[in-house]
Amino acid sequence: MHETEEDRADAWFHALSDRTRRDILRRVLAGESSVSALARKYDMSLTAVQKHVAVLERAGLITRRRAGRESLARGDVEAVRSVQTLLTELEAVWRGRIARIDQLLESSAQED
Amino acid sequence: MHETEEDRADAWFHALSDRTRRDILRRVLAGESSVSALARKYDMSLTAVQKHVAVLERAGLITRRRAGRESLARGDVEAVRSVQTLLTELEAVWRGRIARIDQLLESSAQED
DNA sequence: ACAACCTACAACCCTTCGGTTGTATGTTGG
DNA sequence: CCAACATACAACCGAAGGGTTGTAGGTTGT
Repeated sequence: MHETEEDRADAWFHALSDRTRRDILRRVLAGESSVSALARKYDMSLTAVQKHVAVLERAGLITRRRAGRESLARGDVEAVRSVQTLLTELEAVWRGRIARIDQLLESSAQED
Repeated sequence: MHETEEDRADAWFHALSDRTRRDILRRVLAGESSVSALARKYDMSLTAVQKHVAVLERAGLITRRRAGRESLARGDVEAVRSVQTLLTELEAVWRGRIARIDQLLESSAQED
């Protein structure tokens, strides 16, 4: 079902709920960067940054490619747009003009 | 500072990172609803739903008004738009056309 | 008046999160 | 070759999350 879609949304918003991760995302949207280069910019261990990058990657907000000994991360702007789209759908619910409103609202409950 | 702005973003994304809360938000965007009416739609205790509503309220995504014995929640579409705006700024970083890019990227670190 | 209803909140439980240190492995440049 | 560097990952820790039950107080309708 679209159970998966909710999972994706969980991952997206959770990934974005940490300011360090948002900052990392900004940086790798502006330009590819290695994990250790990123780590140098924050007052925390390399491992901590590694974990943040992993969370962003699992959420699909960034991608990584191997380049020799370093792992280069790049922001995925399409994923960011998907999150925006999700919010736009919320807005559409408000405006009362979404066709899928039943599915959206019936997703995890019954009317009364 | 805009430390506060990061705090707001933390609260927004954290509030949105739970599917029950997103569902509640959809419902109260579609129309005002009491907490107990919401609670009837989910397979969890009233207290759990109360907490979810409280999280959404603290994040500024919904507002509440008292009507006799019930507390009516309503979604704040302006707040949803603010979250979208934040994502649009991320997109703008990617496109390299945001003027405030320095502030955005210098927010919690130094260049190297 | 009073039973049914709605909300509020404390206390507790288990899991997840964000961080740490420590160890291991692969890569590079001189 | 080998030292410096980049990544990976396990193990641990305290704090925060999401859920529960239990108790209590305001509202409402008959």
